[in-house]
Amino acid sequence: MPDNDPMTPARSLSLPDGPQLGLRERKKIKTRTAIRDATYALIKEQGYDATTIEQIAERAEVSPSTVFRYFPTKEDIVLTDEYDPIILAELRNRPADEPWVESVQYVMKKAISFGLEQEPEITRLRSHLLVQVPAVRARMREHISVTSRMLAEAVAERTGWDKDSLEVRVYTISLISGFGEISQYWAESDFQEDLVDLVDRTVAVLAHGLPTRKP
Amino acid sequence: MPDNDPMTPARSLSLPDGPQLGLRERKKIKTRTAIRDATYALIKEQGYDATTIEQIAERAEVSPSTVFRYFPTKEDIVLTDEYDPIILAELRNRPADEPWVESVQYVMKKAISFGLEQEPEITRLRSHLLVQVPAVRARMREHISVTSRMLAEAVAERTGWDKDSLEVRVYTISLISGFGEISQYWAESDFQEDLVDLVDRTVAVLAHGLPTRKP
DNA sequence: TAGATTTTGAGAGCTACTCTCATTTCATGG
DNA sequence: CCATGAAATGAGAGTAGCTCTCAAAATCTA
Repeated sequence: MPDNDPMTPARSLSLPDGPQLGLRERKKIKTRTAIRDATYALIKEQGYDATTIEQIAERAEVSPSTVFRYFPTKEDIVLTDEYDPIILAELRNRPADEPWVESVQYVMKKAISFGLEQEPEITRLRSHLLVQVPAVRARMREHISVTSRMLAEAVAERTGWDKDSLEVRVYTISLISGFGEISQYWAESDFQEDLVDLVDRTVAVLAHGLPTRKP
Repeated sequence: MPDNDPMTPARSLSLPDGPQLGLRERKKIKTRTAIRDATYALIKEQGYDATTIEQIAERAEVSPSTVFRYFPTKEDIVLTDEYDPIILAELRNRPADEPWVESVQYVMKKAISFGLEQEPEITRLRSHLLVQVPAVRARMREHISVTSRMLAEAVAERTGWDKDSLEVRVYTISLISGFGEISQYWAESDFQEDLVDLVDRTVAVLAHGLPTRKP
């Protein structure tokens, strides 16, 4: 396994990678990031479709079997990161009387800024793949749906609705789906616009609908 | 190719299957429905995953190549139907001053009732697969996204917004995604609830948000 | 250091999907 | 009604993602 790239950003800010991990655990983390780094590098060189699991395994210096042990699908290598639980925790920590849309707005902004600062290239590459590769898009939507169900639980807790009720489900999925467009829109406009701005504009629409006249 | 099942419902109501089609075209339609019917039958017998393209081809009495010529993916065999353009046409024919949500509401209700009357079993099977099979779900979401973009065009036409603007995209995707939950919810509640009712409840949430107190 | 447990590699196997090319089937104009 | 062109089909080889199994290697524990 190649040495960990010393230039990878400090993911330490709020991540529980304490130093008291056994050798086994540390190796697993290394393997994981080796696979991911190899994948990103190869995709940059040759594109997503041209990059095979075999190539990824070879560059990461593991066997193909191992790649599949760490990531269930090729798309997951690109999409999975370790921030999701953090993001969710942040969401739950928002004040109980804050409107949902604003809670999500706050957390989204924070997550986006964090991603942009820590791994700007990867953030862009991901958005780009989202637009280009249908399979990646599909996986991301599944992810959105899962997030929606988690949000539904949080909403249910506070409102007294059943988390499995149609109403809550419709509410959360429409919310989250709206946010999901941001990343795609951003990539399609060639990363020109300010991501945080886009969040605000999205929230405006989600909260109040389409303004009748374009400003 | 086996004879067309004489029990298949009359799809004639508003479909342009006029009798002046050449033999070639008629055969293509036959093949298409043969593949679809074979697929549905096999899935009922053995489930989605256990059903292979080879089996489908065999039962439909065509070659596997032909199956792929008619449907790009296995999921498409299950999801594609010929109603989509009709639905869209209906949507465009709605009065120009009707609110979007109501237009969609009307069309959704009509489409759902139609599907339920004409092909109740298939309608259920589809919803069921949507819940059970991730790949089918993924394909359906891609479909939702496409629908959202079409709706975006219609919205843009009437409002003066750019159809590619973030605002319009967020608005339409959140709308359509909300409706997308209906089918899943219906299947998960074992087809107990009235589909048309579900549409109304969905529209209520989409139009006015979650009521603060559950009624 | 010995033994239990976990992780890995090697390899076989399945299936969705693609591509190519020869053959068959339909359409059409004389 | 038949000859010519066009379209649809079948056969087959090939690719790649993904699963499963089993034995070897690495790590942990005592």
